[in-house]
Amino acid sequence: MAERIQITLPDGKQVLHPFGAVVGKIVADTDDTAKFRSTVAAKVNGVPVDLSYRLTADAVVGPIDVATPEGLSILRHSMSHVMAQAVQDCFPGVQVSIGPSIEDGFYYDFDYAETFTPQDLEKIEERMRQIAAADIPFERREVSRAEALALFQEKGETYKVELINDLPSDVQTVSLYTEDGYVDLCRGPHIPSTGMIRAFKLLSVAGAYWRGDERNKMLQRIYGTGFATQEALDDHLRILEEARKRDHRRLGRELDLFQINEEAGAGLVIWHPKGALLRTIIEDWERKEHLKRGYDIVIGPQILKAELWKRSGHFDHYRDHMYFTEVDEQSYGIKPMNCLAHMLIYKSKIRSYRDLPLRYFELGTVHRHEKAGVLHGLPRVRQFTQDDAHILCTPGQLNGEIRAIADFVGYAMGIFGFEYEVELSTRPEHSIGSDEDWELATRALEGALKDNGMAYEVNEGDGAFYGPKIDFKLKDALKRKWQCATIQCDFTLPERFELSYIGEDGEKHRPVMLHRVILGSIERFIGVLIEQHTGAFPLWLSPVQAVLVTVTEKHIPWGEEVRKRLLDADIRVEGDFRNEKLGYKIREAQMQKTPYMLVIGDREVTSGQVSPRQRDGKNLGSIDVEAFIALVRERCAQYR
RNA sequence: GCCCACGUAGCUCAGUCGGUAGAGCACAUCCUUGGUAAGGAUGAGGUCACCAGUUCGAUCCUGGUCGUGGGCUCCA
Repeated sequence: MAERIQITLPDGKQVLHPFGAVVGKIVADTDDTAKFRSTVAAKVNGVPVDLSYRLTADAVVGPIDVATPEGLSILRHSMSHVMAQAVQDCFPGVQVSIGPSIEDGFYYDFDYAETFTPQDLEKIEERMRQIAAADIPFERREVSRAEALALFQEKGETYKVELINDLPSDVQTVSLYTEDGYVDLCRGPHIPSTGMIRAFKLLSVAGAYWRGDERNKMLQRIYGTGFATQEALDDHLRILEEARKRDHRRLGRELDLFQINEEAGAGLVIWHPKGALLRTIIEDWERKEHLKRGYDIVIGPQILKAELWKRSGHFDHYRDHMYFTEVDEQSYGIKPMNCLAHMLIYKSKIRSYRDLPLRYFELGTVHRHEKAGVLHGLPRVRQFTQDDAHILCTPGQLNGEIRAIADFVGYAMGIFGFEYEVELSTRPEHSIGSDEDWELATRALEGALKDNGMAYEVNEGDGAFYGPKIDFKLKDALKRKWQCATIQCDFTLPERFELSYIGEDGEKHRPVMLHRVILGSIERFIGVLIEQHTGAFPLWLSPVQAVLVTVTEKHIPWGEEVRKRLLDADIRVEGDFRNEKLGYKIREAQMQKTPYMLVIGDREVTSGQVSPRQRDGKNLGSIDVEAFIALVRERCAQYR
């Protein structure tokens, strides 16, 4: 065995160290002390290890700093361990299960007869602070599988026992981490000692199924967040507060856009005048853009005979999400999707290859029986309207159609100001159709993405029951992802409904069907849009584009005249001619996030002009009414 | 559907250790005619989510229902 080993440092420098040298010491030697204090772990040949790791061979070695995403994740993981220790200290008899770091912090799932209260969280936090102050080292130990099993069996930790038993059979040893007598099964690495834990906060307690399976027992999950510094933690908590302020449910009420009423029913949106107007503006935009791209606008019925849903496969695969009703002793299904009527339109006459592709677009209102617990504001409701289309084409046209849809999505996201990510979802467990068709459909989607040069990730088993799909997840201002657009490739429904076209060869052929939405659910999209803009919609989308504010009642006649001229120019304007002070009216318009407030007083009446004030506080001075109309038109034409 | 918490005026929230409730904003009326984020006075508003039970008496305690919030599972 070699006496000395050769270590390659991040800067490429090579140094010799004794066999068994501690990696933390090597990293510390190469760095200045101040920087080393923020080193949470090290990398050896690219693999993260504890700073206490001993090197037994030549290796490339570098530090992992807490300022990196990887380092922060290690710190948070260690925080979750300390939380588990604190919980067991405070509540004897608690069983631990798993506790990883997540995007914004960490959690740990516990099994305990009592339920944790917010007061308990404070108690646990306090104990965590004590553990952190004691600066207890995290000690790693590798033991045999049998030894670990015995240890956790003795401790009564049945979840850990299950985890060890479920390890692949070729795993012979497992690693344990001990801090101050608390032992946890963990792959690691961890921070060197609890003293590095300075800034954290426990946020909430929630239920979570063991191993994420709803057939399993529900555990209690405690969520926390943590950062390297108090400043970073404070920043994060501020962002959470910001998110609450721009919550679309709050803004929806404040801006008088919509309500979801208990008496009417859960998950059912009631659009108020301003919300309905916003929605109408979006829908008008949709119709225009679809007609431009060769789509036909169609409209199907809300209910269709149950027999038809049986034929399509919805009855077998989607029944739990459907509502049914009876008419003249005949069972009808309320549509959860729009495709059936579109197929009937296709089938209404004999189609030639010359007719294809046919693109049927419908702002289709659908009903889905979502479980009570999943409903959430506008994004998750029971009745919603999709900007839905079904494209029937030849297999040869598939690629071009998919690429055109992907371009459409990109255009739309640009107009509305969103970034997005692309995912390809493949065949799920419960599905219909042949293997060959699934293969063909998946390849068609993937090929189009590649031809468009779009980056995407693959989501195995996440497709619809009738076909694979491309999902576009848009990212809002708070970096949260929402599924909106989707393209689904379907060979099965055309088969089940015996759709056909006459080809060049005079023979019958089967068309392919694409299901696709651009914004997805209009309800969800508006919810995300509200939060994206904090309710301050771009001018072209604002339900009220301008408010006329008169200084005194003697200015009302000119106000009425201006209102008439703006309405004639298709500008959405309201007159605030109330007997209130100007400042008061400005404030109200400001809180309603109205893009323009047009002040009308003696000066404007005399000059026959208006004085626009933008919602950012800027005054544009006195300008002619025609000049204001031109300004609004120009901005709207640019979707600003 | 599951776990936990919550449900008081249009909104944000107090409050009642069980004796049917209050503030601010909003709303109405009056005064004020005021130039870019709140002028003043007065007033009206609540079966304390709903249904049972316990109690002399329930908004408060217990149970159920509905709904909301945070999660899990699911999903446009």
